[in-house]
Amino acid sequence: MGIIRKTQSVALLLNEFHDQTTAVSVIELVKRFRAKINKTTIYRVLDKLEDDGVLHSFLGKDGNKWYAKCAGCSKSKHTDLHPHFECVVCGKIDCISVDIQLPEIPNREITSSQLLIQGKCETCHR
Amino acid sequence: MGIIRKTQSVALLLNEFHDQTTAVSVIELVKRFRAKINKTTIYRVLDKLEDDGVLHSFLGKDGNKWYAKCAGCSKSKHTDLHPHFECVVCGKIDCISVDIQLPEIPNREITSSQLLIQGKCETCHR
DNA sequence: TTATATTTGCAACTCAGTTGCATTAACATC
DNA sequence: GATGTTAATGCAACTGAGTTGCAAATATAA
Ligand SMILES: [Zn+2]
Ligand SMILES: [Zn+2]
Ligand SMILES: [Zn+2]
Ligand SMILES: [Zn+2]
Repeated sequence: MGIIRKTQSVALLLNEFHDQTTAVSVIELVKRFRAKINKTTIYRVLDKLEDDGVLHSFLGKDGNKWYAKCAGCSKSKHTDLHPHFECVVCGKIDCISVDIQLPEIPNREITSSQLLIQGKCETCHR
Repeated sequence: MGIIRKTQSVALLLNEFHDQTTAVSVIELVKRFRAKINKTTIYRVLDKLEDDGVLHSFLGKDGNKWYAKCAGCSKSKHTDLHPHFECVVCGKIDCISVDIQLPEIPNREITSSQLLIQGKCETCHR
């Protein structure tokens, strides 16, 4: 079930997602809003925003949860399927808006997938 | 640092990896060996076997750790890079030995990647 | 057999994420 | 603007996978 009331927590959290490509970890959000929003609320609001097709979530290399803005998703379905790039130097994760080529797997019906790529980002590259 | 002594724990655990394609979760191994091996030992032995290039690990959709046999890896490097297929019905995970096509990402240096695919396996398909 | 270093078990811990419940606040209606 | 309803929030306690420190056990070499 998604968001029904436009509360302060929702406004504050949404404001942290500036563009379509930069992901933010829940751990980071809990830290940032330590004084303003309870961590339970943060988890619940993010979960609802994902239900609404406003944000999408995925797990980083360490298994922690990250969120990023969706592009063109709705309550009914998340159409925004793309890989994520995690910088091994600075730790940030970006959405990479390219189509990924899934392999053919005989006798299996694919419903979803996640591709997480590690490496050095544009900033940490040189 | 890898395995140095061939202990009973190592033998028991290795014996759980029957073929090159079936992965086993650590949670499952801890359950199976509840009476015989301490969970700390299980985590440590698996970690060493990965260092040795005998097993490789990855995270399932829920972020829990899974291990599977390597094919042609060594202490010095894990060359066995492949996607994993997680059945949404029965929960098992298989190694899929196909080459994956990573997207071109400008200005970024890729060092590693993980592709996890969900769907219905051969058994749960129909 | 003895010495030595690795491995194991145990208990306690860490920490991301969850749950139940009482309180607060958004919002519709008057 | 005041009031009532119900979603949303805060809090504290919990869950469970994975980790740590240390003393006891065991594999291996001498
Ligand atoms: Zn970077
Ligand atoms: Zn994304
Ligand atoms: Zn299945
Ligand atoms: Zn594998």
